Amino acid sequence: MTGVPTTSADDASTTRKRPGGRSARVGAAVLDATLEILSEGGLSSLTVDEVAERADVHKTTIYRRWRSREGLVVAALESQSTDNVPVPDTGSLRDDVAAIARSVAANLSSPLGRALAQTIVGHGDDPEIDRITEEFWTSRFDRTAVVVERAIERDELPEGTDPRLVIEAVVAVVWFRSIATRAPVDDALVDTVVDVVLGGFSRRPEPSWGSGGQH
Amino acid sequence: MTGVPTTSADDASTTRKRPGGRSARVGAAVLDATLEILSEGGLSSLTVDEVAERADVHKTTIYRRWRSREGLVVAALESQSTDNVPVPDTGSLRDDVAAIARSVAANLSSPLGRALAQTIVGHGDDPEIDRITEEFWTSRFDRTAVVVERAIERDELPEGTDPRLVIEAVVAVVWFRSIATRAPVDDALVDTVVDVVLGGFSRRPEPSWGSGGQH
Amino acid sequence: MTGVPTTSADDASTTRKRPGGRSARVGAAVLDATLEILSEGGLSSLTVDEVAERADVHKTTIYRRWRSREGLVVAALESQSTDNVPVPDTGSLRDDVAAIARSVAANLSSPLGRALAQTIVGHGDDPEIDRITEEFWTSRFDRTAVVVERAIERDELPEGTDPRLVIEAVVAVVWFRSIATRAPVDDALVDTVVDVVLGGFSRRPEPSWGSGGQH
Amino acid sequence: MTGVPTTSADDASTTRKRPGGRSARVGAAVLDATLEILSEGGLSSLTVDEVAERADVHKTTIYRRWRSREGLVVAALESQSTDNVPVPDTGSLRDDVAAIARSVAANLSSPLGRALAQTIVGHGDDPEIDRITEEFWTSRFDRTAVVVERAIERDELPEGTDPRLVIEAVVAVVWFRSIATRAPVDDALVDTVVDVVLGGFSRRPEPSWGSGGQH
DNA sequence: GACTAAACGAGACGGTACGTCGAGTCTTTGT
DNA sequence: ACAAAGACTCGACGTACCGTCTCGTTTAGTC
Repeated sequence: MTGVPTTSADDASTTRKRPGGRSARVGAAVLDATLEILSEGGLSSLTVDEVAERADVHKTTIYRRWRSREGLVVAALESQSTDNVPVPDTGSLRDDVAAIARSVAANLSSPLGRALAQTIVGHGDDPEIDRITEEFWTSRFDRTAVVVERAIERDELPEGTDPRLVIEAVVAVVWFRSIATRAPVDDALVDTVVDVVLGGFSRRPEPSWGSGGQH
Repeated sequence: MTGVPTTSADDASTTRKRPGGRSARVGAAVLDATLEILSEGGLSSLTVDEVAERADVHKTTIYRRWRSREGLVVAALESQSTDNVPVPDTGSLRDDVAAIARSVAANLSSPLGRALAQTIVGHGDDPEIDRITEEFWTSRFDRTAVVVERAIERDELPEGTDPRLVIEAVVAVVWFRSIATRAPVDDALVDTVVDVVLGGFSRRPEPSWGSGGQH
Repeated sequence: MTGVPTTSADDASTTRKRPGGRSARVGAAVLDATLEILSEGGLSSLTVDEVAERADVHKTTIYRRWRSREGLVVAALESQSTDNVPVPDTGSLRDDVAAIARSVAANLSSPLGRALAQTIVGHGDDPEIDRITEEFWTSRFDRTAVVVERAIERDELPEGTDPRLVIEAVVAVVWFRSIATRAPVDDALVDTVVDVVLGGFSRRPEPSWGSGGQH
Repeated sequence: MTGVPTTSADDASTTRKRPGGRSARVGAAVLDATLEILSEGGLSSLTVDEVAERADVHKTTIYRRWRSREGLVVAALESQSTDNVPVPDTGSLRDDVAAIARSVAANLSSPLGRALAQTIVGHGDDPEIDRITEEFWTSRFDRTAVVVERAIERDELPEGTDPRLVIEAVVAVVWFRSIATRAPVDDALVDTVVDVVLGGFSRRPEPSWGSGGQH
């Protein structure tokens, strides 16, 4: 994708944990099968039985490792989503942010991305999912925050700007369109949104504008 | 519910055929039961059998009217969500938009709101849901667009501003936080976001800023 | 078997209950399949899934009707064992009792008989099985008691003889051999046992024999 | 128990090979745990995993020693049942037989006894269980036969009486009631049965009674 | 006292069957 | 004739327990 690759220590991913162990092989096979099915038919098409079959592993084994279907999905999603966040560094805030936005858009247009979104949205009560949801976003925003920090250093944005909020405001629109509205997210939209948001932030220090006094 | 009623044919919406007919009563009971369950336990806790029981109607009857569980949910959600969109008119764009955002936030924090969100998010393939999703958003944005149009008239925003995009940019953040990130959406956040977005739009006419031309 | 048939209203057994109902057909099919499997491989070879398959009925349907595997077995066994108790009337107590004993022996040597025995023996705690166990034996002994009563009338046995005990003493040996000891139960044995037991009962009124008084 | 001890060659049985060896300790612990569980919840409540846990031994170890769950149960039952057969010698046949019957009754009313019965009854095909079943009964009847032989010597029973059959006829009723009918086996019943059976045997030499000729 | 083979510990796995849930459809029956 | 009621089909879930496999570690008996 962008020229800035992630740390990428993933080539040995399938046999990583304990190179010779059966457990490791089994675990990897299951996770792989899960991701495969997810990629093909989305979350709703995933059944534990089929994962078992594809991974050539018994169903009970899956349940021994992951408490439930959801747990499995979460684990699978987690296993592949941790490190593929590109953190661009083009020298321009706008381009960096736009790159991030486009990456998010691309992700959300894939079945895997939708599966992730559905998993997050679908379970408002499960504490486990709450936890990984938070971890997921924290990790993502923490990593991408640099882009904004660099911009502040370059004086593209006023000091004191909340880095996370900048990213969030842009990403939110992408999410919203992809997930809620289901409208296409094209480059033009991304550009526009980036302009608006960055424009908004760049003049934020002086919020003495509008009808603030009426409150 | 708007101030322009049709002449004394008010109950006709849900009970079209014959105002007191059994069909109407049954339909209403089912929809009510659906909403009730949705309010209590969210989408995942809703089963057709329980709806049938609560509505004191046989399951077959439900399936005769609505093709599937989702269809029922959609109908129920539709039946109550059409008119509760506040279209504020405070005289200030910021306040109007903030009011809309807060309303969306409130909605999304209720089980019913989450149920709607889950329904929309959870079904990327079902054309029926696609359709009502589009209708839902179109209706909502069409109605709230006035707020922006009035602002343009008042010169608070440059002419040519896309009304929908203004609302969307703000609402997206609320959605994102509520649904994706699950972070709380408080007044301060809403204010900040409104400021940023409106700030961004108010200077948008002169995009001769940054590297826009390179795209 | 013996020339004295039971009431035998069983030819229409498979479609008995309500001649046209689907439920009746399903129930009968399931029970038949159960008995079939039981006859082939005994209790341990019976799985609900296979019953479902053979009866061409879905597993859930079976579970809806009978709470568990055991319940199904009990019902099946019950459905065919109620009326096949021969109540001979040869005019001679010895022959009558011997006929009963042989019938029991024959039954216990069939897989179905063993299945019944195993079911009864295997569940010492289940109240449901307790109940049907009692019903089963009560019905059986009540019906066969006539044989003894007739003998009392014919003065073959002293008045006051407990009919059930007479039968039980003989049947017990057959059971014991078939089930516990697994020794063959041939005609000679039956004759001997019948002689002993009947001999014992015929002189029982005067128990002034042996060391009874020492108790 | 009764004053008539068994041959008592038992202390070395569980710890045979080498009195202090690990294997011996493990074996004993497993068997003890098995009996313990059997005593508490009967055969159906016994799982190999729990035996392993209680014996503080790994499941694999159990399977290394005993081929299967049944094998384990059989071994456990065998290990404790060899020697608790009382062989009374009161000087009176009736009392001796009654004592045996009561001992059997007592045994069958304990979970362990039922477990044995269930094991024997439940497996009509397993040759291994067939074998131990036979051994079990042979041993028991051989030992108790003395009682009858002594009675024959004392002229309480005619010569030529089959010792085993005498015992069997009485024990069968106890078994039948305990296991099949599940009726209580009280002293009165035992007395009655003993009377009947002994009465029957004592006059057996002249079987020229009843309808023998009709065959 | 070191050495080797047997037995054990540990942990997961394969496999069979159980019983359950909920969606959606079909059949019988009552009106 | 039609719709309510009830039972049924179908697909999946999650669980229990059995028996097995692999590998590392201990222990008992031998030289």
